[in-house]
Amino acid sequence: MQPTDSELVILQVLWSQGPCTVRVVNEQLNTTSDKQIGYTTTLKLMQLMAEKGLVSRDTSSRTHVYAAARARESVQKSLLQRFVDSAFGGSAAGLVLRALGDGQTSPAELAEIKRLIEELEKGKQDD
Amino acid sequence: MQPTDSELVILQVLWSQGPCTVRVVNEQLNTTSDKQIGYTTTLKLMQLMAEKGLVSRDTSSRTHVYAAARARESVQKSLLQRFVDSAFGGSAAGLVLRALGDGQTSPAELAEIKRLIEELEKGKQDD
DNA sequence: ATCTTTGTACGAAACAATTCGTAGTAAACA
DNA sequence: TGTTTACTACGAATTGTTTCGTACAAAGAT
Repeated sequence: MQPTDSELVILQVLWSQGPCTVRVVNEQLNTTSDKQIGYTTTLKLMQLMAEKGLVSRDTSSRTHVYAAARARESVQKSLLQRFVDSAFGGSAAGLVLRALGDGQTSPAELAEIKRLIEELEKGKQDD
Repeated sequence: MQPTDSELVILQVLWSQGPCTVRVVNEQLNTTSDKQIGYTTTLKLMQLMAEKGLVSRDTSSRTHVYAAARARESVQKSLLQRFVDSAFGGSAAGLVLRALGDGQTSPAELAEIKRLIEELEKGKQDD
C-alpha cells in the first residue's frame, strides 16, 4: 500500500532518524515545517500507518517505537512508477528530460547522472 | 491549482485529443481503461475542473466543449516539482538516478538524455 | 499515597474526492 | 405536435484523509 502525502512526511522522518517514538516524530514535524500539528494527530496517523503495514512498531515498552517498514528506495521506486504513469504516460525518459530541463541541477549531479547513463549504455542492467 | 489523479486522467485526454465534449472524454476513458465510469461522473468532474480553472469551456452551443487550460508541459513541471519535494526531499538528481536505474529506458532515450546533459554542461540554461 | 506528567486508544468532526441518480430543458424526429 | 433522446445542473451518498478532544492507564515526583 502506498503512503499518502502526510504519511510520506512521517516516513521521511523515520528514514532519516531511524526508529522513533511518536513524540520525536511530532516534534520533528513541528520544528521542520511552519505548520503546527497536534500530538494526537501524529499519533493517530502513525497508528493507521501501522495498521496499513507502512510502519512496524515495538510495543514492548509503554512508549511505542515506530520504524519504517520498507526502505526509502523501495517506496520511492513505487511512488515514482505511479507518478510516471499518471503524469508522463509511463515515459520515464520524458520525466527525466523535464526534471533536468529546469537548470536546477548542479554540475556534480549532472556528471553523476551522465556516468550512470554511460554505465547503462555499456550494456549492463540494474544499478 | 493542481489536478487530482482523476482530473489528470481527463487532462491527458484533452491534451492528446484537443478540445472535447464530455461524451467524447467519457467514451475515451471507458475504452482506454478497464474501469467503467458513468457519464454524469465525468460531467461533474469536468464541471468542477472548469470552476477550478483547470479547463476552459465553450458554452456557446448546447453541447459544451472543454479544453485544457494549461499546456501539458507546464502542468507536468509543477506536478514534478511537488513530487520531487515530497518524495525525494527536493533532489531532482535523486529522482533521475532512480528513474534511470530501472533499466527500463531505451538506448535512444538514454542518448537523448545524455545529449541534454551535455548541452546543460556547455553552460547554457533552459531546455 | 496522591498529584502531575506522559503515554495510548478511540470516537467523531471537518474536509476533500469520487460517484451517480434525478430533474429539467433543448433538440431531433416521427 | 407529441415523443424520445442527449445534454446540463445539482443534490447527495460514499469513501478516504486529516484533525483533534476526551478518556483512561502507567510512571514519576512530592
